[in-house]
Order: sequence, then C-alpha cells, then structure tokens
Amino acid sequence: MRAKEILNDILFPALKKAATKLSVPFVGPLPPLAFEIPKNEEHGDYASNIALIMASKLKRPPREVAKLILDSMDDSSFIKEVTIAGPGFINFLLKESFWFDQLKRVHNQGADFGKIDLGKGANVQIEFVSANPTGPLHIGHGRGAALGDSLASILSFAGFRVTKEYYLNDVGNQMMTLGRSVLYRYKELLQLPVEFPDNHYRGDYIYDVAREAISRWNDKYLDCDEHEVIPVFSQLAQEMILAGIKHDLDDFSVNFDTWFSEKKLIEAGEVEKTIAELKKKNFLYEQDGALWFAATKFDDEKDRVVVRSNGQKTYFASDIAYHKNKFSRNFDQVINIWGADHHGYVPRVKAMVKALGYEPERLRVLLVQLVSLLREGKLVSMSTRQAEFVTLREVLDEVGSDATRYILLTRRPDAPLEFDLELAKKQSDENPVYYIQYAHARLCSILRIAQERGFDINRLNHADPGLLTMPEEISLIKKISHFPDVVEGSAVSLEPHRITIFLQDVVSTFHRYYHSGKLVDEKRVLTENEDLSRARLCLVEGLRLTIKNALTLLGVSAPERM
RNA sequence: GCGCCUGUAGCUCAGCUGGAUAGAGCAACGGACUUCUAAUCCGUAGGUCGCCCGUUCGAAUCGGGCCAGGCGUGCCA
Repeated sequence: MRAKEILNDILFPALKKAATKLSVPFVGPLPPLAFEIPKNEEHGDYASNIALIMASKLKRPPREVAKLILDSMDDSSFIKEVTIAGPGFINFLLKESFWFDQLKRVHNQGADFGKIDLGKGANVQIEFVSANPTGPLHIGHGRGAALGDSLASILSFAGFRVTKEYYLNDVGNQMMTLGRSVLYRYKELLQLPVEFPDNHYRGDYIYDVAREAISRWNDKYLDCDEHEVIPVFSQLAQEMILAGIKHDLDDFSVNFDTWFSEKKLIEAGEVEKTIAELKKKNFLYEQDGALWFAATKFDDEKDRVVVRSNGQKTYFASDIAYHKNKFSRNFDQVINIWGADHHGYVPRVKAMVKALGYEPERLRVLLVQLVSLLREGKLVSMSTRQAEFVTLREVLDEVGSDATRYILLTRRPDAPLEFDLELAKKQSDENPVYYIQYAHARLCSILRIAQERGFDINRLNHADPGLLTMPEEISLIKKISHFPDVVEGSAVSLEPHRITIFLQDVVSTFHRYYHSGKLVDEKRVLTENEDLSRARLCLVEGLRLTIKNALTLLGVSAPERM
C-alpha cells in the first residue's frame, strides 16, 4: 500500500468521528483529503490541512479542530508520530519500518515499480505530431512528438490502455501545391527556364523528390498536362517525405500504433455520412452558396464553413468525420496535441463534438507552445514554405535524441520554450540529462563492483534495510517511494515534466550521498561490514530501478556506463 | 478590438492544482579527487514572484483590472 492510501484510511474515520462528536451540527460532505509532502522535513513525511479547511465550517479554531481529529484517531502500526503544527496542520511521521517495506516493494516490482491503476483499463487515444507530409519535421513537431510519446508511456504506466495515432492530411490544396513545387524543380533540373512561385515549398528536399522523379521517369512528364503530372509528383513527394518523417521519429524513439489517412476517410465516404448526420440534426445550413455548421449553438464565437461555395469541403469537414470516427472506436478519452497556433480551432472542434452527441469532456486538447529556436543567439524563423527552419533531424544530429527529448520535456507544455542550439550543443557534457544519466551509470558501476567482490546482486531484496540509518539513506528511500505519486500527478495533469523534476530531486540527493562516501569511508556503499553493504546495495538497486523506470517514461536511455 | 498562452534570481526554467522560511540548472566567485566514475560534491552571491485591488486563517498559485511579450482571430491547412 502507498503511504497516501494508509494515511487516508487513518485520517478519514477520525475525521468522521470528530465531526459527529462536535456539538455544532455539521452537515454536508467531508472535504476531500489531501496530503502534501512538506518542503521542510521537520514537518514530517506528510501533512494534512484538513483541520484548517474544517475550521471555518465548524466555527472553531483550527488547532482545536486538529486536536479533536487527533484524539479520534486510532493507533496505527505505521505511524511514528502525529503532531499539530503551525496554524493547524496535522503532520504525520511514518515509522522507518514502513519505509523499509517500501524499498522492498521497489525490488519486488522491478520494472513495474511506479505503475498505478488510475486508468482502470480505460481506453485513451493520443493523437500527436500529425504534421502534413509537405516537408520534414521541425523542432516544434519534435516538442509535440516528445510530449505525446512520453504522455502515452505515462498513461500506460498509470493503467490506461493507450493508442498513439498520427493523423495524416494527405489530401487537399497543400498536396497539389506540393506536387506543383516538385514539377517546377523537375523542369528546372531538366534545364527549362522556370520562375519558382512564392507560395510554394522551397526546401532542398523538393529537389530530392524532383531528382527521384527524373531517375524514375526521365523527362516523360515534361510535356504532359499539369493536371496529369501534379498528382503523380504529389504522390511521390508524399511517399518520400513521409518516409523521412518516419525515419526521424524512429531516431527520436517515437512510434505510433496507427497512421490515420484523411484520404481514406474521405474515400470511405465517412465525411459525406457525417455531414448528412449533422444535417439531419439541423446543425447545418446554407448561406452564400456555402454549407455552414452552426457552431455558435455550442459556444463557438462564429459559425464555420463545412463545404465552400465552390463545392470543396474544408479541412474542418474532414475533422468532424475524423472525430466521429475516433469516438466510434470506443475511446473513453481522446487527447489531441496541437501547436498553440491552432488554439483558435479548439472551440469549434469542441462544438462539433457536442453536436455529434458526445460529452465534450471526453476530448482534451493539449496546446503545446511554440519552440523558438536560437542559432548563434539569433532567432530562426520557422516557415515550411520558405524553407527557413531547423529540422528535427539537424537537432538530433547535433544534440542527440536523449538531450533533445529531455530539454523539450523539462518545460511545461503551455509555456513557450527557447531552444538554443549552440547552448544545447556546447553544454552537451553539462546538460541536465547527463546529470541524471550519470547517476544511473554510477549506480550500475557500484553494482558491477559489488558483483566482482562476490555480492549476489540478484538477491538484494533479502538484505536488511533496517541497517540503513543515515538520514540521507532514509531520505532517499522516501523520495523513491514517492515515484508512484509522481506518476499519478503526471497522468492526471498530463504533464510529463513532473517526472523530470522528480528525477532531478532524487538524483541530486543521491549524488550528495555518494559523495559523502568519498570523504568518509564508513559512508561508502561497499564497506567492511558485509550486511551493511548489502543493505546499501539494496538501496542502490532501488534507486537504479526508479531512475531507469522514470527515464523510460521520458523515452530517454539509461546508460550503464558513461 | 476580441480570444488563448506567458511574465518568478543576470540567463533558461521549476514551484506538487491555496500552505509553513519562494527553488534548481547555467553564468560569476571560492573550495573538495591516493578511495564505489570529478559528466560529481560543498560554499558565497543573486528576488518588489510584471503592477494594483479583492477573496481568507494563509496567495507566486484563485478572481477582477491594468502593463508587457507571443500566438490566433480565412469559404487556408
């Protein structure tokens, strides 16, 4: 059992007892219990503010309420001390034996340590990246990729059944523009005079596609009608670009369960069908020759076009069908990760979900703020069409996948992020990620040497953790025991960066502990005392497992040597 | 104009959904390796939590109003 669950079982009955004991009639539900881990260790392992919250309702001073609750509390074999402190906090100090059991739990669970059953098997879909196949991924896509992939890992760890999906916008105007861009480069490479239009894709990768076209078909398409060539070139470009995207994602340790094609959605007639459904529900109307969705009925600020007056369907039309499709696949929760520049799109999608008859809460849209990339202290503008962007590939080659993921995941998604290429490169051996990885390598090193000295490192859970008496050791056990709580918080708030904060904290405590052993022999993990060494190795392995599991959730490797 | 996001140390950012004395990394300065990895550790310095009201036992956190920056505000995607 986790500490919070135990405390809940102790405090809740006491609270009920205290409430009935009071002469002042108290009606209404008891406030939900919350335990916080005090910043100051003198305030115990956990603190509850319940007395402070109840005080005003009961019209009694907080400390008096706290006293009453404390007096109603049953004895517990887990608790060392309960005190009332400050304005009326109830502080709990748990017995060392409890924490020692927690350490054993880490060993017993191994790679599963940190798993919780928050999701209870509910189906969640996360759709992310979904970049148009019109050019390579840039660093902004990388942020969405790292976030989505890590979130998926965290949610699976938290007991959800997760599906990762990439929505492919493989039809529409931009695909024609792509094909035409290739055509211009094709002609150019075949020595025809061309003037490349402004609003087309100028990146070098278009030349690659054009070259491929030449090697496949030579000048066969030179005299063809544009309407004939463009789809062919567009198709080729898409295939090549998509292959590149998949390759980049692969090197970034990001993979998807499903790739969902907009084109197939349309070909299956789902867009038509969904439009018909909304029409039947009277949420669509015609005006100025176009077909409109009455989004304002569902709190959007204006109505939105679904079919343009020229007969073409909008991107939004596909999106309605796509979301309908998502919910028809029985996902309890659908999470969309979008760039913040799409935030204006959220209300209309929520509106459409409501119109389709689904609870809008089942859709959560995560907006990840833009990444501003600095090169030599100067802002690099990001435009796919102008080809002024730094690709994810370049960043991966220069900085590496681990460091890139870690940097992108350390920040809250809704805060803009500054990614300084030179800094990330220059600091590559001072980078925060190495601080974490180094700790893991150190721990592995200790275990390696222990093994050389004859310790059976596979049977460390038979050690006696009771021999661990250094405050740093107790503190480390407590910290790693909190990992499941961190996973929970991270899953509830959909914030992977909490894992990085946790790691930072645990690892710095470990480094300090380790270092104390360099100064005083008795504080080394491997000492003359074999039983003590075994106990410390037990802690070391517990730490290693925790760090490894946490890094895995982030998609960052845990090297055994550095 | 309206909407969303952001504003915390010189810089980059945390701050556990309202708690007790606001933290970390980098940069600066001064120290620590004969030992399980110095990619580490210890110390010094650095703050009007953008500003003003409000809510209450208690606010960086919640609400309102300003100020500043970013993004959005298409029958584009």
